[in-house]
Amino acid sequence: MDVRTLCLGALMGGEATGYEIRKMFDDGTFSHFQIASLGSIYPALTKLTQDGMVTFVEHEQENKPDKKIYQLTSEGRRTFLRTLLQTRPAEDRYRSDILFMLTFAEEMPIELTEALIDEFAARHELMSMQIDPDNPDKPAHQKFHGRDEDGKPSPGCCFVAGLGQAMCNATVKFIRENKQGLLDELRNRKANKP
Amino acid sequence: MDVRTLCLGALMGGEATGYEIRKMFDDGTFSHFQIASLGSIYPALTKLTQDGMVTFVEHEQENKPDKKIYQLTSEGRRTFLRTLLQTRPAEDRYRSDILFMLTFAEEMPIELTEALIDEFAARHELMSMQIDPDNPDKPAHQKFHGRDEDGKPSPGCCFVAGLGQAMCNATVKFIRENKQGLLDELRNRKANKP
DNA sequence: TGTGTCATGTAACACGTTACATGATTCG
DNA sequence: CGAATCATGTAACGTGTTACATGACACA
Repeated sequence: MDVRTLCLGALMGGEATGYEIRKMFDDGTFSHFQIASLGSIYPALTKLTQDGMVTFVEHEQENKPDKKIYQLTSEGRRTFLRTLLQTRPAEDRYRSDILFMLTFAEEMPIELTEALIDEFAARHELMSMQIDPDNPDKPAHQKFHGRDEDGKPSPGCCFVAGLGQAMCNATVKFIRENKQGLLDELRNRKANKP
Repeated sequence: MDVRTLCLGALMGGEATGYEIRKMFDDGTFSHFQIASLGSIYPALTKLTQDGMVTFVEHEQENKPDKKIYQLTSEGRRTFLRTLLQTRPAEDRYRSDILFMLTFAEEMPIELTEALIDEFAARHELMSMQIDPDNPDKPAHQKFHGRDEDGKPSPGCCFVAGLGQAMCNATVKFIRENKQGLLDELRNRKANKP
């Protein structure tokens, strides 16, 4: 799924600026399973405008660049929905430097191993909180997506969010239960065969 | 982490051909948290050879291209270890078309939603089995990595594998518990507001 | 005073993907 | 008989990343 499609999807939840779309992928609704950077979003929106998939209204602001608020056209909406029906989803891809590095824990100082594990856990704890679509102390910008007239998040969103939280929580739990064991074993090995 | 570093890491577990390295990322030890395709591995190995990080021995084979068995040089080993100590790990990145699509479940036929969920679950079940470093009915090529003299997988590998399994299992469990609820709610909504 | 947020945009660059080329063997 | 496995390699191509450019305001 290229950035253009992702932008269309982001706009399915209502109008937004490029900057706000990035936040949905950075902080918000899509943050745990898709990535898109500003450097790819802006060109994508330009292209989508040219193709008639989105339109924008410029809002003047003092001392800031004009805000461009983008919105799906009916053509854009149709195109996105068609894509949804026709696309064979690509394989999931997960890349984690930390896990790769931890594979070589035996070759590292134990303090580094521990730091990496803690960082991994911290990231997942944070993520788990960010994901909750009804988290009350979350900034408004994270609440854009997939809500019906009453402001309730859509069932699809809830399901995906719940799944994301389950994954994060399982990760954190595993670490809580297994970190010490790993560190102990590493210390043992170092003691026996240095 | 670029492909060159990943290849060095792969060779930390012993000698291997390019083809076998790909399998470690496809099927094997690294498959659940890193990706590398043949089209990037071969050029990386060439470059690493030029830089003195690896060497290879050519084994003739009948009716097949000669097999090049690569091995770390001591320089390559040192370089990899240094990278390990000095690299600030990049953020994890997970991309899932399926989860993105499921976000829009309300806009899809229910059969498609269900099919996507089932596929997601199936992929994670498969992954969970592939991950187990001691799975007996796993082809030998998946057993390359991170083993000590006795053939036992290294503690780092075990930890990372366990973590991967925990994530997969949590995913599968969540789906088992929540899929039907989602489908029911979607059906309800369709019945009420078509 | 420096960092972060809001806000857009461009462009060089690195990187990996995909497809192509080759070819025997094995498995269903 | 077609598909998959083993086995390497090249090259065009598309894609996204990174860094740069600009600038005000708020917060610590």
